[in-house]
Amino acid sequence: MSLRIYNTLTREKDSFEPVNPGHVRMYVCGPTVYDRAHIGNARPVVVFDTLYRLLKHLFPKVTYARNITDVDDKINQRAKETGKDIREITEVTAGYYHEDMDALNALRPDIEPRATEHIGEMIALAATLIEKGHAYEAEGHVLFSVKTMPDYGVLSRRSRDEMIAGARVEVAPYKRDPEDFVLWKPSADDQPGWDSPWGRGRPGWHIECSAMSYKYFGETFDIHGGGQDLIFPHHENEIAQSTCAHGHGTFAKYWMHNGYLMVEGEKMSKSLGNFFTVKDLLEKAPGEAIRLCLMSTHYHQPLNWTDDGLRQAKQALDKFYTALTRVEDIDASGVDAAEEIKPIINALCDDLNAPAAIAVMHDLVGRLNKSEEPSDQAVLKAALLQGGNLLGLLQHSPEVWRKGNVEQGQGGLSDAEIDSLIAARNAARKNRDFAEADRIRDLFADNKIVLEDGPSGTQWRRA
RNA sequence: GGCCGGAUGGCAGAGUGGUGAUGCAGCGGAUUGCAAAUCCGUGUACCUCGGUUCGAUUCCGGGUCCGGCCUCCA
Repeated sequence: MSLRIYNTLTREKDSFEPVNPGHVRMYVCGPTVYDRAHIGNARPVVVFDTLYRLLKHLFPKVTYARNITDVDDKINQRAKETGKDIREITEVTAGYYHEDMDALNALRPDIEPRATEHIGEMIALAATLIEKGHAYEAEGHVLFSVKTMPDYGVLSRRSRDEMIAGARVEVAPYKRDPEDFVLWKPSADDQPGWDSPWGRGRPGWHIECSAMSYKYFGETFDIHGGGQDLIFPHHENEIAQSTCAHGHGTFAKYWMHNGYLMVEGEKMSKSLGNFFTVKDLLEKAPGEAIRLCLMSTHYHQPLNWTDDGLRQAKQALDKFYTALTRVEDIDASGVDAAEEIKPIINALCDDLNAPAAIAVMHDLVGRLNKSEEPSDQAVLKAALLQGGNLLGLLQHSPEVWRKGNVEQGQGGLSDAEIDSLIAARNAARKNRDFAEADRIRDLFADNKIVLEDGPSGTQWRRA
């Protein structure tokens, strides 16, 4: 089975042929660490984590790089507002980011370069661009000269004329042409800055990804990803910087962009009161449910975030884990389930069609629930777990999931109290004292605990 | 104004030139002391108008509506 991915560069589903089949390299734009990640930030993380998992399944070696932008005017502003040290803000926020993304079962990238640790590389890149006539210095700024690059606009499919005509921001006086963008800018004394051939200053935003991807991946690599909002100007400018600096027509071979996230049908914004951080949502649902919800819509489509969608994702996972509980004694380790997970891999290979892959998971669960033969159960259980690993789902033990110990904490009745109440209820049932049995069950319901009576005894889970 | 996406059953959401995924909700049944969980059965969906075709939700064109981007904003 071969991987096909929608390439923003060609606007077509291209078959994926790595630059070096022995080593696939993927770079994804990471967070600017000035505040907690919101649910819109989480979407690309989950999308590219799923791709990373698939690539690791398909290729012998995969390196995934995702930067941390820790020099940025938003950070400076946050420092000014709070009186906190910039370094403290970026460190704490990066830590939150890791916590939140870990909760979504996102694997950490292999490389997580920080902008502030690559200032030298950025200065070198800007200097090369000046040397090659693609950039110029003006009043302490270094600007990229867009007109020196005939191909500018290949990714976003914009012409220079359009960009100039559409420009609605006042053009800075030091720019030769209105479409030129900043590679380096001067810093005031109270702003973070580094010494450079153009005086003390700091890098523009776009140059960091060009400099860091070059350092770790060289001139050409396989996949560059991010949100659709990054296509222009960020990724367009990365292409300009990198290809002009290296005199090489190909920078990233495949560009992948995930669609936007809406909340209850509207754009997410603080003023509309529909702005959620991942942390907020983790109070309401386990991270895995948030992840499944994000994966339920194809990555290329706009995603409408709703409470009902999150509820449904949680419910689907409850069903999966309940099915696994029933076959807890079946040993699925080392069982060959290749045939059963093939449809999942095929779905993911078709431009990461996660919704179709999830449908296969539902089919597996249905068949597992019906199966009687231990050998069938072992294969189906193995398929479910292996499919879960590919999708970043079913990463908890069924016991832990069902008993509500995933991120939510417990509260209410302790496990020991629950066990003794269940024993009391079963004694009452045996004596056909159903009023007492139902009273105990109502008590459980009040504590958001659901009982499931089966032939082999009573199971419980937290709703 | 320019450019780019999208429009599928009550809801969410894949996919396809002709035997109409999947999930949730609903309805009927099995099971259960009653439930829960699970299983079985059940739904004449593809914005509109033209065109191509033996046949279009799927391809092409017009329209309507929705969303996004347009230089430092995920």
